[in-house]
Amino acid sequence: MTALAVSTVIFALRPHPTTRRLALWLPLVRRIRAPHQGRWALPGGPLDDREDLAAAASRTLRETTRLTPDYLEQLYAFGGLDRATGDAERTVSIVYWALVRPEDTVAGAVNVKWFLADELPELAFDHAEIVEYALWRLRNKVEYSQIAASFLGRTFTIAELRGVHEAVLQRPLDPANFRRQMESSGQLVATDEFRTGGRHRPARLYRTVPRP
Amino acid sequence: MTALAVSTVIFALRPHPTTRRLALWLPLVRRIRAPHQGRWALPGGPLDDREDLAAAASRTLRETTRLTPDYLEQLYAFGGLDRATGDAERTVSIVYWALVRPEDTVAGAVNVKWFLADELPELAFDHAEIVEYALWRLRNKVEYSQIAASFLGRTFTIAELRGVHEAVLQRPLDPANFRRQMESSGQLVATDEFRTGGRHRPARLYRTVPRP
DNA sequence: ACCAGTAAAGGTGATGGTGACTTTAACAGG
DNA sequence: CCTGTTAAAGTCACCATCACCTTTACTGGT
Repeated sequence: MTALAVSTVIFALRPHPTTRRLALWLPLVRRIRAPHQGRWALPGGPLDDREDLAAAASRTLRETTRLTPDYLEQLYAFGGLDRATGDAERTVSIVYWALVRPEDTVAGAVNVKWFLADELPELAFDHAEIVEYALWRLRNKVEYSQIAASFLGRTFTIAELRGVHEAVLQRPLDPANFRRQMESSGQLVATDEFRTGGRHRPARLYRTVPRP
Repeated sequence: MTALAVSTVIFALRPHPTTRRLALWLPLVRRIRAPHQGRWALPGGPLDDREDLAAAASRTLRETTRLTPDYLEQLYAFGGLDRATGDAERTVSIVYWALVRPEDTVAGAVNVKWFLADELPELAFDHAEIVEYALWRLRNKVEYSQIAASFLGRTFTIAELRGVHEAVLQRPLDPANFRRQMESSGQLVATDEFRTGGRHRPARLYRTVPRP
């Protein structure tokens, strides 16, 4: 028999503990039974008979982080024969990836811990490869879509959006060129509000265009 | 309970019966039992316990067309609640898409018929949407990758490759610009052979670069 | 033997986007 | 009121692309 499960790679953006710069974090769940007991694994679980695949991903996400995703997309279905769980039953995992916005530092469920995306512990099963693939997809997609705004609130400055891009891509971007690209993308709408308080000219707040 | 199946959208390029220009074809299987009995559906079947997901896709492809895929990639996992098969059991389908090169017009299995991709009959389940999505992926991917060569033989002229692109994208491409793009892509290697026989200058034969 | 037709192959100039860089605007703090 | 800082706008060189043109080299017919 073949078991079917849904897992989710959940990304959030929070400051790095030492450098204080924005970095990618993701929550993992400590396995409490064999196989791979004690190892960290992606949040997930079996598919309920009465729910959608995306709903199952959203549910396990909520159960582990108490958050609702600001972006959710199917990543890949993994079904290699090396995924046997102990008693010779192979598990096919349909993996989603999600972006969440941790407004307040919510307390997740027990056995859940957030890790820096580039400082992960040893993971159970083939989850390390899955996270690598999810990171690759995130870094690709951030360059040609507007998902970066999913890490931010309803309105944001272009510099804040650039900060998200820089954290995801791990390289500095030219502020002027980034602004031009965003403004010409047609995906941003200028509001008449400004972010004041800094020792500098106030920055205009933008929001993403409503879905078409 | 939730059943698990693997289906494949199989594309081939053959001349259009009336215009004689290259067009996309795909094979469908006539369903012999309820639900959707008599309707046409994507080739597929349950997942064997001893095989990979891609192996299952490759196997059903071979069983229905007697061909081996020149390109095979996972498309998406479909698991909507509307996919119940008759007796209330929902089926999660992991769908692959494939490109094949029908060298000789092979005879497929019974109840299999090839259709023009833009003249499909009414399909079973949600297979019409799946085919639409596969077509979208094919048309996208042909523009930034070298999969078009999977429709051709080991060597081919740039004009033949352009013919594939034009058939997939359904619009004419400038021969000179297409040539330059292909030559600068680094994905093609010139051979020292030429295709002669036409009433014109012989065309150099190329092949794709070996996998890195 | 030569010419006409055809498609391969290569070249040219305008255009638009991008990257590196500069300049001006507008605030907070001393 | 000056200074530091970042926002926002502008400038310029460069490169890829597109539409178009020219040359090359073959086949088939006269």
